[in-house]
Amino acid sequence: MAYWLLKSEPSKWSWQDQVAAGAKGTFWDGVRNHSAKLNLMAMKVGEQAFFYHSNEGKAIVGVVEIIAPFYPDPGDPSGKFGMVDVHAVEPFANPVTLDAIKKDPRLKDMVLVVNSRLSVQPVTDAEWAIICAEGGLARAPERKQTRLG
DNA sequence: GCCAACGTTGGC
DNA sequence: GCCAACGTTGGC
Repeated sequence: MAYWLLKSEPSKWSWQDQVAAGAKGTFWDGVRNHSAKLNLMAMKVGEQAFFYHSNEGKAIVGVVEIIAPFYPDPGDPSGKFGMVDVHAVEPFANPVTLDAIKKDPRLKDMVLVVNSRLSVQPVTDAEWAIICAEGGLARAPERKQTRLG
């Protein structure tokens, strides 16, 4: 089981929007980068990802879970790119800011720090645990067995 | 298939 | 709003 990080500009799609979408979740579309696409394709149902607010906020604000694996994005005329479906799992009591991440020597190799442009990133188990703790989650959220129709 | 020009992302 | 970093495009 892998962990991930998804970036979104809150003016376009925010954590609040994601929460409002409820358990049904939403598609995560608009990825037009091949590295990001490869990460999307590697995601499995039940895996979890941080929800990161880029530009405004610049912080990890919650956890989402993958509820549908990679499928083609109908909004992509090239047919090359795709998306997954996610739903909100748990908010961070204390959003973990980019600033805090950069100041933490344990997180210096995070993709967010090393390649800030990549919009869909892998997160290591160690990074996941550190950030969940800093975010105010006593432990990483339970992985629920997700049943799809 | 190289690489310059251009567009976009996202931190500052 | 600026601009650095990065990806993509297209001329050759």
